[in-house]
This record gives sequence, C-alpha cells and structure tokens, in this order.
Amino acid sequence: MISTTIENYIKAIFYLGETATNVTVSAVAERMQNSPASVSDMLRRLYEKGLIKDKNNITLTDQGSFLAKQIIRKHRLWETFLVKTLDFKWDEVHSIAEQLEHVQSSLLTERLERFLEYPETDPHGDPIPDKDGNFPDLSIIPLSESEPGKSYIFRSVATDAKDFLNHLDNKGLQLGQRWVIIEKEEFDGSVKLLVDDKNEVYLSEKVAKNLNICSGELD
Amino acid sequence: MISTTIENYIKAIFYLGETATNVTVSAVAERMQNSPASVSDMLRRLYEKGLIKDKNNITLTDQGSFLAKQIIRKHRLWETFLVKTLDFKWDEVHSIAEQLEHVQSSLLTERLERFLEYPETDPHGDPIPDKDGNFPDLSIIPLSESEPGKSYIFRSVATDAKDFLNHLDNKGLQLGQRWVIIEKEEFDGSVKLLVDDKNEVYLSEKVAKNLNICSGELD
DNA sequence: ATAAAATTTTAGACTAATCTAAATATTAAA
DNA sequence: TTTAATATTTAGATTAGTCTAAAATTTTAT
Ligand SMILES: [Mn+2]
Ligand SMILES: [Mn+2]
Ligand SMILES: [Mn+2]
Ligand SMILES: [Mn+2]
Repeated sequence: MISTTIENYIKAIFYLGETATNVTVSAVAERMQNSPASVSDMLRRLYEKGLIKDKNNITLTDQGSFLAKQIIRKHRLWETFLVKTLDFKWDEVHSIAEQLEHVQSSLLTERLERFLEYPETDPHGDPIPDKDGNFPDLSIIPLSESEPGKSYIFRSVATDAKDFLNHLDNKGLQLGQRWVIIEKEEFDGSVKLLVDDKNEVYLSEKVAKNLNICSGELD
Repeated sequence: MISTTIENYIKAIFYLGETATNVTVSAVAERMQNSPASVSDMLRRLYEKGLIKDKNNITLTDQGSFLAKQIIRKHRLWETFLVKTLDFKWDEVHSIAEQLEHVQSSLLTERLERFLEYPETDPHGDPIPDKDGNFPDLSIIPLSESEPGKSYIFRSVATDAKDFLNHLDNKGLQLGQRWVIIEKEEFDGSVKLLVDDKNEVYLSEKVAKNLNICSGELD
C-alpha cells in the first residue's frame, strides 16, 4: 500500500518539521536529493493518501506522523542490532538501516526490540520510540548551550554522516564520556573539553553544534 | 541497479530450472502470479541485463545464477535468524524473509552468517549456500523413494506454505525425527510411519511428496 | 508599490512494471 | 497434413516516480 519512496518522504518531512517552523518544498527537495518539481508532485500524492494536512502548509497528519515514528523506530532498532549483535561500527550502519527500516512486519519489530532488551537509544544516542510512537525523554541539550567549568555526559550526535563520525573516532570521543567544559570561544563558537579527566580536546563550531550532552555525572 | 522485482524473477527462474527441463513463460507467470505478457516483456529486460542466456530458452547466465544463489542464501539465513534468534515458528518466517532477502550489503550477510555460526540448513531443512554460491551436499531423497522397513531421518520440506507446515505440526512431525517406514501403499501413494519409536502417522501422497529424508540413524 | 528574485507548480517526457486484448507462433490432434 | 488448441509476443494503456523547462506565484528589496 505505502511504498518505500513514500516512507522516505514522510520521514524527511518529519525530521524537517522537528527543527524548522514551516517545512518548504525546496527543503524537502534538498534533503531527498530530488528536484522541487518531483517533490511538488509527490506532495499531491501524500495529500491524497491523507499523510499531510495541507498542500500549502507541509505538516503531517496524525497518520503521517505515526508512520514516520514507526519508520524511525525500525531504523534505530536495526542500527542497534547491527552494532550490538553483529559488531558493526557506528559509522557503518546508517545505509543498511535505511533499507531494513522498510521491512513490514510489526511482529518482527517487536521481537527485535525484545531481543535487544528494549533499548532507549540507538548507537548515535538517538531515542527509540515505543510501538505507540512515544519517545523516551532524554533531556539533552546541544553542546553550544553548555557552561564553562561544568561537567556533562556526551549523549548523542545530531547526524549519522560517516565522515563526521570518523572525525569523532579520531578525536577519541565516545557516547557516555564525561566532558568538562574548559573554555568556550565566543568569537568562533569553538569549545575546549577535558574528556574523562584525561585528554583535552578542541572542537570547532562545525563539530560542536552536532553534539548533544546532558548535565551531571556519569550514571 | 537491480530491482527487487528483477531479483524475484531471477529467483523464480532458478527454482523452476531446478526441477523442470525447460522453463516456460507460463510457468514463470504462474509462479510470479503475473500475466504471461508481463513475463514475456520482463524476459527481454533480463536478457538485456545479461541475466538470462536466451529469450527463447529461459536459462540463467552465470551472473544470473550467482545472483539467484545470493538471494536464496540471504533468504535462508534470515529465516534461520528469525527462528533461532527471534523465536519465530517455521511457518511464520517466509513472507518476512521475502523482504529481508533484498537488503543489499554483503558485509551484513557475512556478519549474520557468522552470528548464526555458519548454519548448513534453514528452518525448513533447505541448504544454505556459502558466499561463493556453493550448496552443502545433504544427500536427501524424497519420502516416495523410501523402502518399507528401513529407518530414515526427516531432513527437509519441499515447500514453505503455511497451511502445509501447520499440517505437519498437527501430526507432530519435526525435522530431525527418526522415521521407520511401516507401509507404503502403491495404489494412492500414501505412507505409514513410526515416528521416534512412539507414534504411528499416516500421510497422504499430497503430503508425502513434499517431505525429504536421508537414510540412517539420527546423528 | 513596483520590480526583481526566489519559490512553487504545471506541462510534457521518460522508465519500470504491470495489465487486457489482439496477433502470432508453436504444439498436438484428427 | 491441415486444423484446433495452447503458448507467446506485440500493441496500446496505466500507475508510480522521476526529470527539465516554462509558467505562475510568492517573497524580498528598492
Ligand atoms: Mn529508507
Ligand atoms: Mn542513528
Ligand atoms: Mn522477495
Ligand atoms: Mn526456507
């Protein structure tokens, strides 16, 4: 009934809706790597299927939103499986999960979730919604909102891009580490950290704005 | 490059080629649940892609045959995963594996195979080819070729059809059991078995011809 | 308030995969 | 060996998803 193509559009619209106030045709086109003409045409079909509320204001209906959360749920569960069970690295799983997220069987998703012992987050620290679409509250903040001198836990990355994750690997940064903010540079948005009381790491704004933390000590 | 649709056609042609001397358009159409016209058209595309040798004689090229074996390999590894790891029953896995078999990542397939500890057979007793496409030799014979009075091991089923597998469940038949042939009826092809020295089971020809055994004691 | 720039939609075309109906070709029977 | 039945291919349509180029609309700047 609902194609892989449509599922990918719905997921893109959901993600864009999380950050942008209003989602535009060109933003969807950019994200999907399609022409605006194709997107415009697709929006008509999404509207006809009851997945978006309006052709002008690109907002998901409840049905569309639920579908998006199901796909994200499957994506993140499969990523977790690939890393935890099949020993993949966190920068290798995204494109495989892009395929696995479209496998249709709610029983499969539930069994996978049970096998993984109901994980709250995927290998990138992103929250995994339950089967009703509810996300666990992780109360994370972007590194840019951190205060110098305070201690935080590195909780998640805002993008799965392979080269970005490799860069973090090279700097020795891993989820769960304790980070103390040594210095924040107003001028260029760069940040200097003390990682696990051992290494000093310097981060550019480009990197820093894709890192999420939570306050407090390691749990 | 190669669509899910084409993969399903190639698999169908491979299976038909195993039993039939020459594969026909109508046989492929029947198996794929498509019209002969669609199949005829698809064969042209398969030929253009170098997957079948000839348009008139429907035979897979080496490339086509290798592709078929890769898909069968993935199908059977996923079925094994679903039953062994996620506690599915043998009659529940086929349609899910039909989707999973199309996920493209040879690394995934190899990691899955390693995780499952290099299984030789899937939950239906079917052999799993290695990554070069070589099938393990299981030396099975159809139950119809068994001799009365002799002892065999129940090794595999010739079809994954849900109602057929449920029927076997109801009769208490499971892979690995020792079967002694009590009686074979020439007239209607029916067979009477002694299962694990305990229960007598009567099988019609319709069921019997879809069961494969190997000679000898349980290993 | 008008012009310029950016965004979005429409028009027309293409490919993959399917269909039905009709035309061919092949195989089997009389 | 001609005819009848069966099998296959072709013709013409349809749907989903994409494109480029052009038209229309909306936003921004002067
Ligand atoms: Mn996807
Ligand atoms: Mn992720
Ligand atoms: Mn399939
Ligand atoms: Mn099987």
